[in-house]
Amino acid sequence: MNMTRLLIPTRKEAPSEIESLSHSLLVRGGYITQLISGVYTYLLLGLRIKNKIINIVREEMDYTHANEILMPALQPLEYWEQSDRRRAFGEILFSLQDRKNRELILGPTHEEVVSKLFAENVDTYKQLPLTLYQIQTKFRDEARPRGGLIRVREFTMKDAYSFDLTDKSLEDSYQKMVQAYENIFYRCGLPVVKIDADSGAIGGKGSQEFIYLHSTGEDTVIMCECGYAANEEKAQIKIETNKKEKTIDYTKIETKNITTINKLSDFFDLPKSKFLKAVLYIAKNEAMEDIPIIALIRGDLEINEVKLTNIIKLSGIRNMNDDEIKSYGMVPGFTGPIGIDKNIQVVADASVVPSYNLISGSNEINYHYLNTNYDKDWKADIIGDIHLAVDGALCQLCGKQLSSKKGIEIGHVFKLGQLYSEKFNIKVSGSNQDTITPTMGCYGIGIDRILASAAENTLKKDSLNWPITIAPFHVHIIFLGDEELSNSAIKLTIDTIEDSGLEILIDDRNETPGKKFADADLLGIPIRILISKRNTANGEVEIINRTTQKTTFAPIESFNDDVLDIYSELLNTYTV
RNA sequence: CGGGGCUUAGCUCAGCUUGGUAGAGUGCUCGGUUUGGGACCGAGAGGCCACAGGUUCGAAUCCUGUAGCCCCGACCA
Repeated sequence: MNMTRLLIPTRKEAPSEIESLSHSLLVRGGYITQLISGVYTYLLLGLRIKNKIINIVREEMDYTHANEILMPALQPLEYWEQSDRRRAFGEILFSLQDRKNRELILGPTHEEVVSKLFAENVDTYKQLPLTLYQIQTKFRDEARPRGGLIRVREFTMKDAYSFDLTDKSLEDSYQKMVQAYENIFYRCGLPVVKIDADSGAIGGKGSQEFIYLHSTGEDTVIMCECGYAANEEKAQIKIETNKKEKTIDYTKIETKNITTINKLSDFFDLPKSKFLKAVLYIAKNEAMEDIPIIALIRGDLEINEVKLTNIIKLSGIRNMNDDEIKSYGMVPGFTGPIGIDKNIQVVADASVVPSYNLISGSNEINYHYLNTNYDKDWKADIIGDIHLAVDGALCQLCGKQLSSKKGIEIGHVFKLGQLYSEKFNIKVSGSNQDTITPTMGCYGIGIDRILASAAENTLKKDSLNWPITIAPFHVHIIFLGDEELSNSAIKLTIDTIEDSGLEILIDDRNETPGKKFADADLLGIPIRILISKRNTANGEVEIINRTTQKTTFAPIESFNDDVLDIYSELLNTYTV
């Protein structure tokens, strides 16, 4: 294709509000352009990349015998009431009414629709296992879109749903998807780590995320040399228990204006692990009533609010403000579990149960208690793991120090179990005249996030460098003078390359070399050919493999051979 | 949803403090000279100064409100 016929609006400068380098280069290269917050137009280059990613995803999905379908973006709100997810998604749901005032939503995901679809069309065990997938536009009214294509409100997702008769069979379906995902990311040239994840609002009983590690990511991953990796919400750590001591009766001690664990630790000259930290929250029950919560944890640890939310089985958790704390008869800075209002639900981290003679707040201003002990002095309604895994914590598996890294979630796989099967009354006939409720899995890939991550992964200052498998074109031919444009021997060779199936972008514009080079760097096409007097005078053209940075010269009549060699060499790198 | 910032030419920005004819660079058009890393000379087109209201003889500029966009946090299948 000739650049004079294409809309590729490259720019010297990106809009000032853009922060991330990859986003800036995607805008400057004329790949995408923003319409409104979190909603982007894909121009020719961006769309070509996106379509290539989609093709790779489709090939790998089809290889697992998943069925491609296409469900509508418009969905009836009733389905979401039936699954009880209307509340869980809340304002994320884009909603609208049709002319008959029927409530509709723009689908943020498709568990409901696919469950109905399955319930109405599959009747017998003989049709299982079955996996359905689609590549489709999702809508989520995010509170805060950010980072270019990383968090957007309208995006393309590959979502797959598996239906199996048994847990063992689900495990097979799940592993097939995991393998397909690894193939997809490999072919897209994107290094990912697979981590244990919290299953969040989708629900279910097991899930993993595929993360592209990068500092601009929104997710925090906890990793160990031994291979253990999980997201921050899910990560389990090994906690050294305090040394066993003889328990002593607690006594009050004055601690004037000493309100934080750090100050207490200095004041008493004791490690933070000798204190009991109390954090107060308000959560909502199903009737949307406020439930007060006190969470207790050892002073050296932090509370993981996701784990806390899961364990108390309530939603909408938030910190109590000072007035609320006072209304429950407590004092900010001096809170503790002893003698508190009976309506407060007490949740204790496992770390405080075998800890001895901890110093805790007394719920009286300027006083703490020395030597408080679990069971003897106070009890919890719920005990469990509610601590946060932080950088430097110890790995539960091997005991080495964990490190924390930021990353972008580009794929997520879940074992849903029978959650939706039950809600949508999905049943199939079994082989023994019985009825079986299938077990489900769901699997998502963010297509746009692959594109953004691939850009991030290969960018250099003012240039992108696409892997050959997803590059918008394979070959970029740059004419530096217009005399060569009409050279028939060159034309013939270019035609030969095109006939071999390679996609060629020809810069036939009347621009200065500097501008052409700068644009070419932004376009990041893997094989670049320069044609100018300087080379054609020797009967040659110049070929640059942008991955290896190697430059070669080849005859005008036969440079197609060299180009094809580089192409196959590059392609090999991304073949599974 | 809390906190902060921004909004003037297609793009990047100045002008606002101290009210008085709308500016630069870049991009675009035309002519010429150039042509291996965002060239040069000349001529042009291009504006509801986000929107609404107010103060004033007069508002891009001062005041009020609204909206849009970005960032931090909360939230995030």
